Amino acid sequence: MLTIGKLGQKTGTRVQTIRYYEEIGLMPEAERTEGGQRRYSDADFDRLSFIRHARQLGFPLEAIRELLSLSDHPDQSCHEADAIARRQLKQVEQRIARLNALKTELHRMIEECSGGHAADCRVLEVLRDHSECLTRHDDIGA
Amino acid sequence: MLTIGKLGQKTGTRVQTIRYYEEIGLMPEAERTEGGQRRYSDADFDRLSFIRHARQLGFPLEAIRELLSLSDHPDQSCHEADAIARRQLKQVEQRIARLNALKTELHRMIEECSGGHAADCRVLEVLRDHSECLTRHDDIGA
DNA sequence: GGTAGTTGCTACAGCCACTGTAGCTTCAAG
DNA sequence: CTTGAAGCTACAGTGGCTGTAGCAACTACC
Repeated sequence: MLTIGKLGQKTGTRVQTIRYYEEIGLMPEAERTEGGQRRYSDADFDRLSFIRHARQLGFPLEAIRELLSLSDHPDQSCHEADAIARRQLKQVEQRIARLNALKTELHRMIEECSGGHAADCRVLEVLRDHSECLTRHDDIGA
Repeated sequence: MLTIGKLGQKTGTRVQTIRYYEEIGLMPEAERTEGGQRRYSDADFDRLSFIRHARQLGFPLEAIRELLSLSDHPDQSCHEADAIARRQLKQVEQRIARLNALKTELHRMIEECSGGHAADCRVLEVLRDHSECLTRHDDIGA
């Protein structure tokens, strides 16, 4: 049985984050000592590891909730898990594309900056006048 | 003089967002009609355009605050604006690198998924066992 | 057995950059 | 003069945590 601190160390999770996962029902309510402190089993460790790994891959908590429920029911179809992962991949690819466009624009801005006074600063000028941009980058880059 | 709605339309900004920018001091307090409604000048339009453009390039609001103040003082050095833009570029590049690693991992996970039952699902299995990953992706992908 | 220091507990505020809602007032067109 | 759109304030909610305050419990050492 692990304390919340040990569990946090073993999984690379902050103590508050573990409590937060319990609060939102992603982790089950932990067993408690007589004094009221949480104690964690190996199954809890596995579940938290799963969650953290999915987070590292960028899955939002709601997707992780679904993945966990799929993982809890091994007889169900794999199809759903696959779909969730594909959705995640798509989002990652979209973000990469957006960021690449931003990168190009920022690069151009900086390249052209002569380092003189703010009045002639290319960086500021480009920001002032959108028409100087090559790409549209309509939506906000995240 | 523009209403807040017209200004929003012209700059692609929601009305609430404009009010929010005023609240946090990014936009100046707008002039008001007798009835208390905000009215905006061309200078306000320029300033909001600048802000939105910088947001589209991913600059955080605090960086934009700095850029605006540099833009307001054309005699100051361009160096600061340049540094802010370089910082932003670096962050974008880092995010791209991270996302590329995630993309690889997700792709591999999905490729290997046979489409059978959840018990043998590669997606779930990889999430369960971090050691199956090629990359480390220690920090959470954003 | 005592005590000091670490870890744990709850409850709540704060982060970023908005977005949405409720309940009202003002404005512009017909 | 009415109607409906657009404006107003104030506040709650989003995601995924993080930080703080003020306690209680556990553990290591003497």
